[in-house]
Amino acid sequence: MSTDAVGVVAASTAAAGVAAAGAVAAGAAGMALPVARIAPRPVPPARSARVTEILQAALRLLEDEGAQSLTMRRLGEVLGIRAPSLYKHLPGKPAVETALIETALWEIGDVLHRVVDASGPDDVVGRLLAEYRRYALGRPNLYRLTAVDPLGRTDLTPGLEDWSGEPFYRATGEPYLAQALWAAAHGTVLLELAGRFLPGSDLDRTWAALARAFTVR
Amino acid sequence: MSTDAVGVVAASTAAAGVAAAGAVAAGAAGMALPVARIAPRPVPPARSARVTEILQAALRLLEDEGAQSLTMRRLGEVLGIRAPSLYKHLPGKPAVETALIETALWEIGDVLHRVVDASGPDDVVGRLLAEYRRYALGRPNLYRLTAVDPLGRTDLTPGLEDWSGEPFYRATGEPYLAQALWAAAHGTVLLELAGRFLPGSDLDRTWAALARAFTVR
DNA sequence: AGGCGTTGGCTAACAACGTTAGCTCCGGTG
DNA sequence: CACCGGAGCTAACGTTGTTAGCCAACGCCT
Repeated sequence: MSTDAVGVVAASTAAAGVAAAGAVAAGAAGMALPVARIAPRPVPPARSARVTEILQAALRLLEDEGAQSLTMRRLGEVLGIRAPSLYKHLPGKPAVETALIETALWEIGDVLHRVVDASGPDDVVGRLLAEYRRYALGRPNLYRLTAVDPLGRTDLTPGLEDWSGEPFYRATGEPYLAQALWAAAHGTVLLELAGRFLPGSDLDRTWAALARAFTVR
Repeated sequence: MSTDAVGVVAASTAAAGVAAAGAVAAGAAGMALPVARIAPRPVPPARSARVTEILQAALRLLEDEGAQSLTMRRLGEVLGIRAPSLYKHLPGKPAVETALIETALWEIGDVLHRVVDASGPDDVVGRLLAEYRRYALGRPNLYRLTAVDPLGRTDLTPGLEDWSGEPFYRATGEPYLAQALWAAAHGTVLLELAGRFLPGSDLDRTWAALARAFTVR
């Protein structure tokens, strides 16, 4: 995995195009897909160099050794310091997790917006799902982290989750269909990551069936 | 909540009708829905009276006080014994969780098979999803428990997960579409339980959009 | 009736976890 | 030169899952 993902996210600026708000009210019927970007990309919070280092280490630790290895002591260890010293930089473990979740949301948002930009009405849904799947499979433990708890919305960068989910709206042109598609992708990824589909299943076909269901016919 | 769910599950026998296996190979085109039951209902493992008591208490504890309250000490407390004594009956906490997950799978399977039995080709998908949602919302913490970890398949009653997922096949008539529908329902429930849809969303409409996507048109 | 093994409780304890309190050292600034 | 804040440290607390070892009660077999 790319170990400097946190740094990349913190550095990238990605001017998000803001589209005419009229597109929102247009409804689904006969609308051109994909819809243009609307929500502005939220600005990542400023972080000290040391904090960035810590989060990089945490991400690497999480992906390399699994969620149960992401402990404050182990995190300190890979950084060459003791666990209590981490509290000089971060308020606690939930803050580490929240920061990692934000990383995931930023990466997912960037990746999905980009693929929607590059797609036409016929293949948006399929390509969106493929990219969603590809991302989650590439960072399985990080993705799962985003799914565990009610996600302390409070200390999440405002607008981040909306912006990162917007590609689903852009792909469907209808907010509720967008939510359904997002949820479907989320569930399919989780089951695939957990290895819970019937053994021997050709998961490509499962994803294809999903794409077909959500493709306007 | 019904506190004796574990007992109910352990007691119920529910002779599952076994259908002609030919239906499996029939494919999706022009097939009558819903498909008949195929997989036999697995037989619940025999449990001592005390173990059943413990699992009932665990389920009640989980639903009443949340997952973070389901600790061995707290579980012992509500039973009037000390935590180590639990190990005279169960090998550890994972065993408690696995047993609860099995409870959920049995209940879900029963509920979904029943609703598919009572549905016609036009309304199967919608009613199946509605029932899935209703169950999960009624036992939120239990449902979440089934989603957390890779689900130690080893010590799960053989065939249980397949049988409990079969209603999705019965509703769609095609295995991969069934997997996609199951995954979509799973994801939507998880996001709803986690409160992660946009605030103010009318979730009924999200579920309706999902049902529409999976309804053969 | 008497020994005896199994069942099911107990306490004490361990390792690992997140976290807090309080000390120290070191580098920059007045 | 004084000092002050940043960033490390150790010690410790409370919780968690879990193990070891002890003991009382009950059923059973001779």
